[in-house]
Amino acid sequence: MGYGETLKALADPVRREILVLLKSGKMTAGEIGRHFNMTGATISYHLSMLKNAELVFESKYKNFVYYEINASVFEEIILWLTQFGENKNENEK
Amino acid sequence: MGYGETLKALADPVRREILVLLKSGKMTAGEIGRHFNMTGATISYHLSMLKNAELVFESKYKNFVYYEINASVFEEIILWLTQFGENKNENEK
DNA sequence: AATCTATTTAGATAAACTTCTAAATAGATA
DNA sequence: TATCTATTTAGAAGTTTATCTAAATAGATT
Repeated sequence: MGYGETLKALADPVRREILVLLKSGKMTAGEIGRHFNMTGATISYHLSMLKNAELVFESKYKNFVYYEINASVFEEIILWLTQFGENKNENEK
Repeated sequence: MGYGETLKALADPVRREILVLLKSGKMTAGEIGRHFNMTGATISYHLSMLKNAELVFESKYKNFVYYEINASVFEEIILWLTQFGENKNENEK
Protein backbone atom coordinates (compact mmCIF):
# COMPACT_ATOMS: atom_id res chain seq x y z
CA MET A 1 0.00 0.00 0.00
CA GLY A 2 1.12 3.52 -0.78
CA TYR A 3 0.65 7.10 0.24
CA GLY A 4 -2.37 7.59 -1.96
CA GLU A 5 -5.04 6.82 0.58
CA THR A 6 -3.29 8.72 3.33
CA LEU A 7 -2.79 11.87 1.29
CA LYS A 8 -6.35 11.70 0.04
CA ALA A 9 -7.56 11.45 3.62
CA LEU A 10 -5.48 14.51 4.53
CA ALA A 11 -6.92 16.49 1.64
CA ASP A 12 -10.22 17.21 3.36
CA PRO A 13 -10.52 20.12 5.83
CA VAL A 14 -13.02 18.38 8.11
CA ARG A 15 -10.72 15.39 8.45
CA ARG A 16 -7.75 17.63 9.19
CA GLU A 17 -9.75 19.35 11.90
CA ILE A 18 -10.64 15.98 13.40
CA LEU A 19 -6.95 15.14 13.56
CA VAL A 20 -6.21 18.40 15.31
CA LEU A 21 -8.93 17.62 17.86
CA LEU A 22 -7.42 14.20 18.45
CA LYS A 23 -4.03 15.71 19.27
CA SER A 24 -5.32 16.30 22.78
CA GLY A 25 -6.18 12.63 23.15
CA LYS A 26 -8.69 9.88 22.50
CA MET A 27 -12.25 10.95 21.77
CA THR A 28 -15.51 9.18 21.01
CA ALA A 29 -17.23 9.58 17.66
CA GLY A 30 -19.97 11.54 19.40
CA GLU A 31 -17.61 14.00 21.08
CA ILE A 32 -15.87 14.60 17.78
CA GLY A 33 -19.20 15.13 16.06
CA ARG A 34 -20.22 17.81 18.56
CA HIS A 35 -17.42 20.01 17.24
CA PHE A 36 -18.97 20.13 13.78
CA ASN A 37 -22.19 21.32 12.30
CA MET A 38 -22.83 18.01 10.56
CA THR A 39 -24.78 14.83 11.11
CA GLY A 40 -23.26 11.90 12.94
CA ALA A 41 -23.48 9.92 9.73
CA THR A 42 -21.20 12.36 7.97
CA ILE A 43 -18.70 12.34 10.81
CA SER A 44 -18.78 8.56 10.78
CA TYR A 45 -17.97 8.67 7.07
CA HIS A 46 -14.94 10.92 7.68
CA LEU A 47 -13.77 8.76 10.57
CA SER A 48 -13.89 5.70 8.36
CA MET A 49 -11.70 7.49 5.79
CA LEU A 50 -9.17 8.35 8.48
CA LYS A 51 -9.24 4.83 9.85
CA ASN A 52 -8.84 3.36 6.38
CA ALA A 53 -5.85 5.59 5.78
CA GLU A 54 -4.52 4.38 9.14
CA LEU A 55 -4.21 7.93 10.36
CA VAL A 56 -6.30 6.96 13.37
CA PHE A 57 -7.28 3.77 15.06
CA GLU A 58 -10.32 2.91 17.07
CA SER A 59 -11.10 1.06 20.25
CA LYS A 60 -14.44 0.21 21.80
CA TYR A 61 -15.66 0.57 25.34
CA LYS A 62 -19.32 0.02 26.26
CA ASN A 63 -21.28 1.41 23.37
CA PHE A 64 -18.69 4.08 22.60
CA VAL A 65 -16.12 4.03 19.86
CA TYR A 66 -12.93 5.89 20.69
CA TYR A 67 -10.66 7.34 18.05
CA GLU A 68 -6.99 8.11 18.50
CA ILE A 69 -4.16 9.37 16.30
CA ASN A 70 -1.81 6.81 14.83
CA ALA A 71 1.44 8.74 14.90
CA SER A 72 3.49 6.23 12.95
CA VAL A 73 1.74 6.83 9.65
CA PHE A 74 2.45 10.53 9.89
CA GLU A 75 6.12 9.66 10.14
CA GLU A 76 5.87 7.72 6.90
CA ILE A 77 4.28 10.60 5.04
CA ILE A 78 6.87 12.98 6.38
CA LEU A 79 9.56 10.65 5.16
CA TRP A 80 8.02 10.53 1.70
CA LEU A 81 7.76 14.31 1.53
CA THR A 82 11.36 14.70 2.59
CA GLN A 83 12.59 13.58 -0.82
CA PHE A 84 11.34 16.86 -2.27
CA GLY A 85 12.79 19.03 0.47
CA GLU A 86 15.40 21.72 0.33
CA ASN A 87 18.31 19.79 1.85
CA LYS A 88 18.12 16.74 -0.31
CA ASN A 89 21.67 17.11 -1.69
CA GLU A 90 23.29 18.30 1.49
CA ASN A 91 25.98 15.61 1.37
CA GLU A 92 27.18 16.50 -2.14
CA LYS A 93 29.17 19.46 -0.85
CA MET B 1 -3.54 30.68 3.01
CA GLY B 2 -3.47 27.22 4.47
CA TYR B 3 -2.46 23.68 3.70
CA GLY B 4 -5.71 22.82 2.05
CA GLU B 5 -4.72 23.50 -1.53
CA THR B 6 -1.34 21.89 -1.12
CA LEU B 7 -2.65 18.69 0.41
CA LYS B 8 -5.39 18.51 -2.20
CA ALA B 9 -2.76 18.83 -4.91
CA LEU B 10 -0.78 16.00 -3.33
CA ALA B 11 -3.84 13.77 -3.20
CA ASP B 12 -3.72 12.88 -6.91
CA PRO B 13 -1.40 10.07 -8.14
CA VAL B 14 -0.64 11.71 -11.48
CA ARG B 15 0.44 14.89 -9.74
CA ARG B 16 2.61 12.96 -7.32
CA GLU B 17 4.26 11.21 -10.24
CA ILE B 18 4.91 14.57 -11.89
CA LEU B 19 6.63 15.73 -8.72
CA VAL B 20 8.82 12.63 -8.68
CA LEU B 21 9.80 13.33 -12.30
CA LEU B 22 10.71 16.88 -11.39
CA LYS B 23 13.06 15.71 -8.66
CA SER B 24 15.67 15.20 -11.39
CA GLY B 25 15.31 18.81 -12.48
CA LYS B 26 13.38 21.30 -14.59
CA MET B 27 11.21 19.90 -17.37
CA THR B 28 8.93 21.35 -20.01
CA ALA B 29 5.21 20.64 -19.99
CA GLY B 30 5.69 18.57 -23.14
CA GLU B 31 8.45 16.40 -21.68
CA ILE B 32 6.35 15.77 -18.61
CA GLY B 33 3.39 14.88 -20.77
CA ARG B 34 5.37 12.27 -22.67
CA HIS B 35 5.64 10.22 -19.48
CA PHE B 36 1.88 9.80 -19.28
CA ASN B 37 -0.77 8.29 -21.42
CA MET B 38 -2.88 11.44 -21.35
CA THR B 39 -3.54 14.47 -23.47
CA GLY B 40 -1.49 17.62 -23.10
CA ALA B 41 -4.61 19.38 -21.93
CA THR B 42 -4.94 17.04 -18.99
CA ILE B 43 -1.29 17.43 -18.06
CA SER B 44 -1.69 21.16 -18.29
CA TYR B 45 -4.60 20.93 -15.87
CA HIS B 46 -2.53 18.98 -13.35
CA LEU B 47 0.40 21.36 -13.72
CA SER B 48 -1.89 24.27 -12.98
CA MET B 49 -3.04 22.55 -9.78
CA LEU B 50 0.55 22.03 -8.70
CA LYS B 51 1.44 25.60 -9.56
CA ASN B 52 -1.59 26.90 -7.72
CA ALA B 53 -0.58 24.91 -4.66
CA GLU B 54 2.89 26.42 -5.05
CA LEU B 55 4.41 22.95 -5.15
CA VAL B 56 6.08 23.90 -8.43
CA PHE B 57 6.89 27.10 -10.22
CA GLU B 58 7.23 27.81 -13.88
CA SER B 59 9.57 29.76 -16.10
CA LYS B 60 9.34 30.44 -19.81
CA TYR B 61 11.98 30.17 -22.50
CA LYS B 62 11.09 30.50 -26.18
CA ASN B 63 7.75 28.80 -26.55
CA PHE B 64 8.48 26.29 -23.80
CA VAL B 65 7.20 26.39 -20.25
CA TYR B 66 9.53 24.83 -17.71
CA TYR B 67 8.33 23.41 -14.41
CA GLU B 68 10.42 22.96 -11.31
CA ILE B 69 9.84 21.83 -7.74
CA ASN B 70 9.38 24.49 -5.10
CA ALA B 71 11.08 22.85 -2.14
CA SER B 72 10.05 25.41 0.45
CA VAL B 73 6.38 24.51 0.40
CA PHE B 74 7.22 20.88 1.09
CA GLU B 75 9.03 22.06 4.19
CA GLU B 76 5.89 23.81 5.37
CA ILE B 77 3.76 20.73 4.93
CA ILE B 78 6.32 18.63 6.74
CA LEU B 79 6.25 21.11 9.58
CA TRP B 80 2.48 20.94 9.78
CA LEU B 81 2.53 17.14 9.83
CA THR B 82 5.13 17.11 12.57
CA GLN B 83 2.56 18.15 15.18
CA PHE B 84 0.98 14.71 14.89
CA GLY B 85 4.24 12.82 15.06
CA GLU B 86 5.49 10.36 17.62
CA ASN B 87 8.01 12.59 19.42
CA LYS B 88 5.77 15.51 20.02
CA ASN B 89 6.24 15.48 23.82
CA GLU B 90 9.88 14.56 23.85
CA ASN B 91 10.80 17.40 26.21
CA GLU B 92 8.35 16.40 28.93
CA LYS B 93 10.65 13.70 30.25
C1' DA C 1 -37.79 -8.08 27.03
C1' DA C 2 -38.36 -3.22 25.88
C1' DT C 3 -36.25 0.87 25.30
C1' DC C 4 -32.59 4.18 25.19
C1' DT C 5 -27.98 5.87 23.55
C1' DA C 6 -24.06 5.73 20.34
C1' DT C 7 -22.60 4.74 16.04
C1' DT C 8 -22.67 2.86 11.37
C1' DT C 9 -24.77 1.57 6.89
C1' DA C 10 -27.64 2.37 2.73
C1' DG C 11 -29.40 5.09 -0.64
C1' DA C 12 -30.00 9.59 -2.73
C1' DT C 13 -28.30 14.10 -4.33
C1' DA C 14 -25.41 17.97 -5.34
C1' DA C 15 -20.89 19.56 -5.87
C1' DA C 16 -16.16 18.82 -7.15
C1' DC C 17 -12.71 16.47 -9.88
C1' DT C 18 -10.50 14.21 -13.92
C1' DT C 19 -10.43 13.50 -18.45
C1' DC C 20 -11.39 14.29 -23.27
C1' DT C 21 -11.87 17.01 -27.87
C1' DA C 22 -11.72 21.22 -30.12
C1' DA C 23 -10.35 25.79 -30.28
C1' DA C 24 -7.31 29.65 -28.77
C1' DT C 25 -2.82 31.83 -27.74
C1' DA C 26 1.91 32.78 -28.27
C1' DG C 27 6.41 32.47 -29.71
C1' DA C 28 9.66 30.67 -33.57
C1' DT C 29 10.77 29.97 -38.17
C1' DA C 30 10.33 29.71 -43.21
C1' DT D 1 3.26 37.27 -43.08
C1' DA D 2 2.02 32.43 -43.04
C1' DT D 3 2.67 28.51 -40.73
C1' DC D 4 4.54 25.37 -37.36
C1' DT D 5 5.30 23.90 -32.44
C1' DA D 6 4.20 24.13 -27.49
C1' DT D 7 0.98 24.98 -24.28
C1' DT D 8 -3.36 26.60 -22.29
C1' DT D 9 -8.42 27.46 -22.17
C1' DA D 10 -13.33 26.23 -22.82
C1' DG D 11 -16.89 23.18 -22.70
C1' DA D 12 -18.72 18.57 -22.15
C1' DA D 13 -19.02 13.88 -20.02
C1' DG D 14 -18.16 10.48 -16.64
C1' DT D 15 -16.54 9.54 -11.97
C1' DT D 16 -15.77 10.40 -7.26
C1' DT D 17 -16.70 12.76 -3.01
C1' DA D 18 -19.30 15.00 0.80
C1' DT D 19 -23.45 15.44 2.71
C1' DC D 20 -28.16 14.37 4.13
C1' DT D 21 -32.25 11.41 5.83
C1' DA D 22 -33.82 7.11 7.21
C1' DA D 23 -32.96 2.70 8.77
C1' DA D 24 -29.94 -0.80 11.01
C1' DT D 25 -26.82 -2.53 14.66
C1' DA D 26 -25.12 -3.08 19.18
C1' DG D 27 -24.40 -2.45 23.86
C1' DA D 28 -26.61 -0.46 28.34
C1' DT D 29 -30.39 0.35 31.33
C1' DT D 30 -35.05 -0.19 33.10
